[in-house]
Amino acid sequence: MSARITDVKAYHHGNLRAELLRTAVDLAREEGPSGVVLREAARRAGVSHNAAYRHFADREELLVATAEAGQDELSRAMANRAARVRGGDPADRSVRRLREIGKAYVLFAVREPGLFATAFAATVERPSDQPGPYELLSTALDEMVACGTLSPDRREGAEVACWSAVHGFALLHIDGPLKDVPARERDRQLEAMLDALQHGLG
Amino acid sequence: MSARITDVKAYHHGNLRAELLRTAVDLAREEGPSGVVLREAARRAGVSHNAAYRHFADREELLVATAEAGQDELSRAMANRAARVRGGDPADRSVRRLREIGKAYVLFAVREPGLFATAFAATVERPSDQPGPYELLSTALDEMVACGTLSPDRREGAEVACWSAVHGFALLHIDGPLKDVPARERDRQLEAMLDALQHGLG
DNA sequence: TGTACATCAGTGAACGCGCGTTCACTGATGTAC
DNA sequence: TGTACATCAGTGAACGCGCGTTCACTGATGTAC
Repeated sequence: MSARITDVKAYHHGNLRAELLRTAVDLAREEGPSGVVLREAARRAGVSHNAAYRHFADREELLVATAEAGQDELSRAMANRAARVRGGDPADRSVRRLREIGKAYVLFAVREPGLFATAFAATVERPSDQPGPYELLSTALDEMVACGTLSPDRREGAEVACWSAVHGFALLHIDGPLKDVPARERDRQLEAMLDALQHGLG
Repeated sequence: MSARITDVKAYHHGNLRAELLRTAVDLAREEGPSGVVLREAARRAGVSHNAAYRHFADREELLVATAEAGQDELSRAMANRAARVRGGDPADRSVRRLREIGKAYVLFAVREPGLFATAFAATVERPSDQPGPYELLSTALDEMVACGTLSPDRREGAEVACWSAVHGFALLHIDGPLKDVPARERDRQLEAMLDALQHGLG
């Protein structure tokens, strides 16, 4: 059966699972995890709410799928930004790449707070085709060790330190006590933190 | 009117606001912010649910009060642990104090995840008598500058960097992808992160 | 010292809300013969 | 090529849940005289 998304009148939607997931992601963007409401997703897909049960066992399954989509989007943003780092000698590049990964993480969180929160709201084991945020970070750090910009004995704890820093930074600025810091100032703070981190690892 | 907490039969409770807040904090500990349910708090206080409206305008007000209580408890834990640092030369002490503050933060979050989350779930302007987490951190950093263990030009960004790191660390280990890391390993990771942070600031 | 009365602090019943979920059903589709 | 039938993908009505909140009320307390 071919997907006839435009054929609104069709009794059989043909693509309802994908459509529900899309509306659920929209809800996550707008309201965060608690906004991922099965009935509302169906409503927006133009379908009775029970139809959703043909494609998701329950609300939890929809939420997990949404979280997965959110993680994928985050990963893609990180990978894209890392890939854009070119030129300079390899050592320099490895450091810049790590920084870009961190910035992409924070930027995504700040731009899409709802989806970001949703991505971490459900436990997802990723059968995804692309590397997740953790793998991307890990790869970047390995690259740094290879280039001599990160000493091997600091390598082990580096993952958690980097991840914690950007994760906390993002959350403090989204939800938390730093949510009223203007974007410009926030960006400065981020650069300063990345400096400290880089210096701490180097 | 004196508070007769023991007089259960009394029609006038005498201390209901405090009692409701206490039960609300219990709920926060057990279930996090969404567990702070007005009806349940009243139920546990042994009182009809509308009685709560004599003391809190609505559910939100109860939640804010609960968040405040959570922040106070966190602050106290941090202050206590910092105060326990004695001996050694002042420079050394200032560094250890910062570390202890960070550890207290993470330890509290890990031991009381629900209350920790609740503390950050509502915006609270603190009329509290004691310094909040931010003030404690700030003081510790000032002390380091005074002792020469933190260079003044790194001082500005230090707050956000430290806070982000411990905050993110805590959340990744409570809710997040690192929630299954055993306590022992988690503590090692924390030490490593604090090392990196210290090195990055120094 | 007594008493009327305002005020404060509780009670119990009820409402509306939106949710997740289930039930019995119908319309559309694919396939074996 | 036609047709019976199993299967898949929707529909509409209903249930139960617990919540926050409001209403009209009652019991207890403090105070002015």
